[in-house]
Amino acid sequence: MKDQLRCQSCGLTPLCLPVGMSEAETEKLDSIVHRNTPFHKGDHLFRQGDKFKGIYVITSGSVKSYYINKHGEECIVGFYLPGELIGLDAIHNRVYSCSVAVLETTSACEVPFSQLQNLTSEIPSLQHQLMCLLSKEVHNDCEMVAILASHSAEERLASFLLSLSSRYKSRSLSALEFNLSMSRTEIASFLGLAVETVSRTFSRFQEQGLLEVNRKQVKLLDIEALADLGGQYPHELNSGIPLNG
Amino acid sequence: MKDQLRCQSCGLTPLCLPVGMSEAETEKLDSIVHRNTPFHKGDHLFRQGDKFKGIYVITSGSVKSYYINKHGEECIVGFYLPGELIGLDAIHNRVYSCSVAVLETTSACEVPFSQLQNLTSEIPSLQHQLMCLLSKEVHNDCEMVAILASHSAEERLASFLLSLSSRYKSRSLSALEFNLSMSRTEIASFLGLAVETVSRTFSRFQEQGLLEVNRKQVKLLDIEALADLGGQYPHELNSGIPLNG
DNA sequence: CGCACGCTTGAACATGCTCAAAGAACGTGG
DNA sequence: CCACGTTCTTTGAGCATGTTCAAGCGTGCG
Repeated sequence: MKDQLRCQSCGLTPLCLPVGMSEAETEKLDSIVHRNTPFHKGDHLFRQGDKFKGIYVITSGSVKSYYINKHGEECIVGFYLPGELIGLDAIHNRVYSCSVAVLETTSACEVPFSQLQNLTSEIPSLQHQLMCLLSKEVHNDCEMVAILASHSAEERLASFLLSLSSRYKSRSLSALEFNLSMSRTEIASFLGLAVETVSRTFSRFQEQGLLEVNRKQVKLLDIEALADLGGQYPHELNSGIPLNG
Repeated sequence: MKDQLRCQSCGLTPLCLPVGMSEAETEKLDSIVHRNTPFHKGDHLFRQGDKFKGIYVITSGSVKSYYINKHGEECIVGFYLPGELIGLDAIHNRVYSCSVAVLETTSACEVPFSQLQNLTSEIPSLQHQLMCLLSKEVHNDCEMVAILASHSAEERLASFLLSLSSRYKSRSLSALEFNLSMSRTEIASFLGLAVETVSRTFSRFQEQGLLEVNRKQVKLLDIEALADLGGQYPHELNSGIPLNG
């Protein structure tokens, strides 16, 4: 295992499980983590119905979580960026309820749950942090519910972009300029809109000078105006508006 | 404290925190629980922005969780029935992000979080169950996201009714006939629809013989057909389709 | 009894969807 | 390295679903 691939030297530590843990404790956690070779676009971390093995943490790249509805359509439930935990919803019934596929070349840590659970009894701050991350996930999901219940396409897309923005920001990346790793179709599925509506809304935002968009490349020009359209849910003051972390 | 108001004799135990705990452990948990006098319609358990004190469990009645958007409108994020935990999203940042108001006369247990956290280090099954309940909440919220992203009003209302149905069922109440404690306006806000659309959709369902509805009283006649309209998200096999538990 | 509120229903309008087509980027294979 | 086909994105036009505005009705409460 290479040096940069250890919890102790990982830049995502402040967002991840080791928060509040001593070096020795972090070492213990590190020893149970599996680090697979990078996944490529289209690869799956796991599939809907698979037996729950553990939690995944994205370290680079991004993934989508989706299920197939009875019409055979792919319904996207969330996107995950580096530092975000995947599979938390499978703890209680020991089965992954969604499939998770990779959107671009992506690395992830796999944390076997039974071993993680053993560690939590030894390491109180690990237990605490795991609970905090679960709680945060609940918070983010509630926010997403609020976004989707707000009707207009503009509101939804604006909230989506602001969410990405703040999530990039909390990872020390640019909050104003970033690449969308997901297609228009995937954004549409996630936001409950038609592809054409997403595309048109992007164009309208650009005409209004709210942003510049060129395929995957997005540059937010007027965060204020976007925030006026979207994000009304009471989110945390400092960590922005993650929406499905 | 009256006898029926103890965890040891509470009928909701199989859904609540004491799952898997010994009698002695349950007793410990019971000793930290506050049981307030019943709340009445319009009362608040807490308000958006209040400092996080603890988790609430509804024991009878029902409540809504909502926030006020910048247009001054009430946006409903969830409804909670007996046995469901409230405030889980506030663990990580120690502030309630929504207000919770009572829809009808309601009793609730208040579990102070700092004391609960102390107990979790002593009682492994409490820690495990708390994590399971958090995980379940994440699962339910993801399901709600899926419901709201699915476009049509019929799908949303059908999913909503099926959710209530399965939640009543898991509480040993009738899955087919129940009272809506929330108004049409509140259902509309939750589902991201206009009141009129909710009302019309109820009427259409009734015309189609899917259900009988008379103000708050609902009787589901054709669960199959309703399920064909709604609930496509991969939910647990046995516990039905809770949507915001 | 009367008023207010919540629910229902109707009609016109608007937003977003569907269908259709064309242009731009990407990957493959020659 | 270029040609080609495929896929993704954008844009347009007509249509459908749901919203808005308005009015009427039933229920419950003072």
